[in-house]
Amino acid sequence: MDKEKYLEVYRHSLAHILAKAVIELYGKDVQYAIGPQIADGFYYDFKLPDGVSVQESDFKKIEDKMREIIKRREDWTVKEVSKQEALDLFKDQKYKTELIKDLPEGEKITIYWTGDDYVDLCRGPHVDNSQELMSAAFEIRSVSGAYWRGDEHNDSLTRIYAYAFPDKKQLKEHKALIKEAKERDHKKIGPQLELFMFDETAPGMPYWLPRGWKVFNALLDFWRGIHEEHGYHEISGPVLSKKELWVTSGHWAHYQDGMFVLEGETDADTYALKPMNCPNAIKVYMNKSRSYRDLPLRINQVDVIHRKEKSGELNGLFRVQMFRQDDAHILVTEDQIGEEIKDIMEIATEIYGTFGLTYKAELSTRPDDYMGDIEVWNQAEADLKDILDKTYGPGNYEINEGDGAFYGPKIDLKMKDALGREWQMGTIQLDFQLPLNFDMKYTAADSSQKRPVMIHRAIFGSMERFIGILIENFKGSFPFWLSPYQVGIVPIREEHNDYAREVEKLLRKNHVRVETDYSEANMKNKIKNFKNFKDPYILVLGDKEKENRTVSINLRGSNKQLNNVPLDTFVAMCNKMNEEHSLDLIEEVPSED
RNA sequence: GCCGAUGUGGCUCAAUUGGCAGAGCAGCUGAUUUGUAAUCAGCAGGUUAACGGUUCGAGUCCGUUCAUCGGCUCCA
Repeated sequence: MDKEKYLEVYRHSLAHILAKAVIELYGKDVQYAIGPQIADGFYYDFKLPDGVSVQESDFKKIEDKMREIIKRREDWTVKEVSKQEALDLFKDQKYKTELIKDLPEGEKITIYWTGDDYVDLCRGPHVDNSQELMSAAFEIRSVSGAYWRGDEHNDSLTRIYAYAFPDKKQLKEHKALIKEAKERDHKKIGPQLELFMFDETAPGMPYWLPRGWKVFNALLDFWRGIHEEHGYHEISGPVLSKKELWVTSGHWAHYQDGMFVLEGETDADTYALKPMNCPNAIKVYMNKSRSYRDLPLRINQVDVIHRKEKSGELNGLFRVQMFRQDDAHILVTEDQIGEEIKDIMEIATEIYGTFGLTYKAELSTRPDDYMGDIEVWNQAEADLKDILDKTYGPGNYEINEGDGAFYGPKIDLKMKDALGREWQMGTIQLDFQLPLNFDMKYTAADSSQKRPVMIHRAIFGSMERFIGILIENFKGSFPFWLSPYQVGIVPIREEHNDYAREVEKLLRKNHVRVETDYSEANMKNKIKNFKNFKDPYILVLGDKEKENRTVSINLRGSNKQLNNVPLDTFVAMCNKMNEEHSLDLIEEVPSED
């Protein structure tokens, strides 16, 4: 048996042991649902008897019970049964019964007995005897609520998660990895580096601190430069609009729960904070009569938007209630869709490439309740597939059939955080509905009135979430061009402050973000301070440097120094990295040629 | 919203079975003027998230609310 398969059998079998343990601990009334394996172990969902809950303090009890069961060295026996036999056998098990009922007639049903008192519905395979699990390295990790079949309208179950590995060493290594990943957590590093903060009076609404705001703006400058080249026109619109607008757009009917509403006496003075920018772009489009010659019209904006989230859903910068999307709305004719998506994908490739981030593309296609012309849908989906094939190669992206919005198909771009959790970043959505809702038009070449198609797209997704991903990806050590301060200057003694001022001024003139410690603190403390903030370059300036008009550079991430680098050479190094948006820090003085 | 956990100076953490809220770092003041990650001394900083309850006595026990974290659902 290959290693992968072995791990699967092993984790799956342990899930059965967990279920058996929970039943023995909490009684025969326990309803057991499903217990699949996951990346680092397994979980099992239970409906516990009324009044029973599993808490952290119960974990050891459950683990001990599992070990006790394993030690019984019981045989596992597999049996094939008919649908009716299965239903009889699991007649007291609500969820198993439901699962069995959903199986197609005639499909063979396998059940596994562990000892003679626990049976589970399962495709297998499993171990032959519990003895094989003796070297088991497992540990209950956490407990959480989960909905039966992932639907919040269904029963709420108790899900018990466990880590499971073939031996203790691997479990230990995995836990070390998790610990390492937590060190990258942007929620920890961000406040430490004074990038952002949260306050209880504005849950899920980040305050950007001076250092973080510099990162934010550096990112935005980069983004603006690229979009300028691709023919985008940036706008900004109202954050607050009357209910009337949201009724027209359809948000009032479909997205009201996600909006912060300012209830007034009448509809006319009821306002809502915008959860999306689309209506702004539409209003700008409709500000004057448009012709086919205006299309594609590319409107981008990074206004603040607000979305009300259910409590328990907020998560650092990854899930907030106030954020800015690097949003764009592009109005095109139907036959411009393909070309335009291609251009957007080029932008995405360029932007993500700059950060060396890996991401995954997913295509979501027409749902059953689609609106619009099926011909247009088919063509649009064909266009999207074609572009994805060309960009990533056929099969190198996922297709979620029927998962598109009712108003159009979409491409989502996803990335992973330090803990391996996937987050949606970029999105490209075709929209046949909003142009209709707002009765948008353009004059075609034959002077007939036609309706444009709208493309919603974001590359970073939200600036907030993207910066969160960047913090974790770089562990707070941003590339030079993104660093809050790029250079920290340390004058050795007060008499060197004048030269430091001179160097600072020169760097600033070259658009290098620089901070200088003119305090009376000693040099070592000044260096430590800048090191803690992960400034890429720390310049130490004393007699020698002043005399030779040079700088001595202390590099980030090491104690390596570049001594007596001529000022001009240093400025050139900084300019190069800023211009090229370099990922790596220059750590050698460039040779003169 | 659901399940579980957490909340003590700006930060990191102490406080025995309920018994005087403490330390280091950061801050301020003074001394020191230093060549690559912590000089020395002093001072100040608290309604222990908020509210309520039990108790002679609550950071500690109970309840409610808020916020945050790990999941579920939803999502950029």
